[in-house]
Amino acid sequence: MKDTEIKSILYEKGVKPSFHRIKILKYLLTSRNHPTVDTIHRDISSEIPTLSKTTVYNTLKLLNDRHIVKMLTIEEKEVKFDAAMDDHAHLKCIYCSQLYDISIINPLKGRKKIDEHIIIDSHIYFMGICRYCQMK
Amino acid sequence: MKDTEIKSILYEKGVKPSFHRIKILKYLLTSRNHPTVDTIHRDISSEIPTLSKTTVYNTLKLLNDRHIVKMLTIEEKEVKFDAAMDDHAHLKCIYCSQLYDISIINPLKGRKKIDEHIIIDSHIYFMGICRYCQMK
DNA sequence: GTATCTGCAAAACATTTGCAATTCT
DNA sequence: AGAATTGCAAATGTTTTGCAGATAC
Repeated sequence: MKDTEIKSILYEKGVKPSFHRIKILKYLLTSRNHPTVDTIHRDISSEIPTLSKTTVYNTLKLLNDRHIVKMLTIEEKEVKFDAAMDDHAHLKCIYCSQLYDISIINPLKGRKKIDEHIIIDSHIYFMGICRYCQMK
Repeated sequence: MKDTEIKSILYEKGVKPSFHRIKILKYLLTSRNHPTVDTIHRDISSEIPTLSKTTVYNTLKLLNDRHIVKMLTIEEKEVKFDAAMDDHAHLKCIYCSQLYDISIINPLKGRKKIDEHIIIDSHIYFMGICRYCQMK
């Protein structure tokens, strides 16, 4: 994935594409494994040793506000992140605690109102035993 | 709601019904408004001034493990709790941050497996604008 | 009398904040 | 220069932990 692609995504959403922002978004778009702030920081640090955690926090907050990434707060206190590209559900394994993407079509997609509340977004998550832990 | 009822719920799930546990579960069953640990502690403290937060944490962890209550970690760091009585979704209002129960039938209920993962539980939540904030 | 339950204080940990330093145009 | 971005260090707030004391059976 080229930096120019990342830049245009950021421009499109009105975010100035600074060096750090490009790196962080690129990381999220390429390694799609629901990293935590800490993971993101640690992994990018090897490339940019001066990167501070504050910047990671700032950037993720910004990207989340502009709907470029999604915050996932599923059954744990540490927030995880996901590039907000397509709509999908998540499954958390009760044994290994891994988070998996589940590509089911959200059956509630498109609903605009429920009980007089306006629906903006919806999220489905599952708890279960992942395919790998079943074999252990 | 009588204490004897609460007791039998706890016995049924193999939890010894101590005085504090009964009070905490009773609180969750009667005031169904997704309280935080802090709220639970504050509210019950008026009745039991000696109640410590540690006990509230311990009890909620125990009740959650035995599937008597549910932990809700929806878009915020402070965990909220819900008596695990019936199946329902939740909506978080982006303006007032309130959490509302949404009584839709979970269309994914009953699915046992997805992508080879065993499904134990599923949860749906919405983000939106609640009926009250729309009028402001 | 031994298990379990409870409570206090400290520790751990993620996140936020204030402000100074840096960078970019 | 001026505005935005970044980084450090301290503060905040929730949750966990270790251990001692209390309680229950």
